[in-house]
Amino acid sequence: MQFDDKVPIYYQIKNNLYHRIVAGDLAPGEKLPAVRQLAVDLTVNVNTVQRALSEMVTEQVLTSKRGVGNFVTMDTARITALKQRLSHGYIERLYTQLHALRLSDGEIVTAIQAYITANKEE
Amino acid sequence: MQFDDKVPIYYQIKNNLYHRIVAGDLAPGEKLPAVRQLAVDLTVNVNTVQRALSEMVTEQVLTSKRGVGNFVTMDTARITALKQRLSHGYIERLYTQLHALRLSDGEIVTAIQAYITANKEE
DNA sequence: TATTGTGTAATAGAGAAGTAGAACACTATT
DNA sequence: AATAGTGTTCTACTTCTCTATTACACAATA
Repeated sequence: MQFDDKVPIYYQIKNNLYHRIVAGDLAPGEKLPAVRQLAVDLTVNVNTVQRALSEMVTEQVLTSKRGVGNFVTMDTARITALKQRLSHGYIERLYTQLHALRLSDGEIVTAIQAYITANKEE
Repeated sequence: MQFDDKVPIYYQIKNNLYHRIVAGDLAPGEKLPAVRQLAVDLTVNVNTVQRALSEMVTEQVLTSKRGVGNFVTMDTARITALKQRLSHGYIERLYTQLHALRLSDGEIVTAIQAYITANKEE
């Protein structure tokens, strides 16, 4: 995983885990790799991983059992809500940004369709 | 202007200026407010403004005349290219993010159209 | 030429993020 | 009971961002 040095690493780790949970790559109830293992995988310090995880525990996206491991929540409704929140947020940001560049609603849709079309041919 | 504490302020100032230039709010050749004035307007330190501006000078989006002021480039092709670069980057990021959430190409377009439709009615 | 407005640069300090390393608390297993 | 694997916490250090302050360089103008 590569990081954007403009954004805190722990924050990017959180988002990466969000994505893997929403995508089902990490299933409800599934145990995460140990914090030390995650740190190695991400070539990051344990504390940085811990910060990301502990925030997600507070948000109840993860649960933590001391001496055992960290687990994805079993509450699928919460995961669905997370997906909703993330996708809506991403779209809203894009819309705001393109609007600031003075693209009309129609131009925005067209630009995205053009991007997708161009991508398919690769 | 409000700042996101997850991203460096100088970086956000750059993006804000990019947007204002691309949108034509700041015309080619137009003089920017004095750095000290910008600092006051943004409630930020002069050095922070200076860092944003000097990077944009390096990128040749702005030109600087010591003792006179900072000016938007007269090179309209460069501004057009900037708009292209920004909008493409924004779209690419959204696409990547929604794809990571396992939305198909069709669902992506639909979701954006839905967002725009919902927005119009407000 | 003196003053004012402008960009530019340099220093010192505060705070946040990240790293490194160690220690502690708990669980499961042998 | 001992050991290994796990989460959790703490301290010290570095780097980056931002602030505050001061000083310098250049241009326009009274």
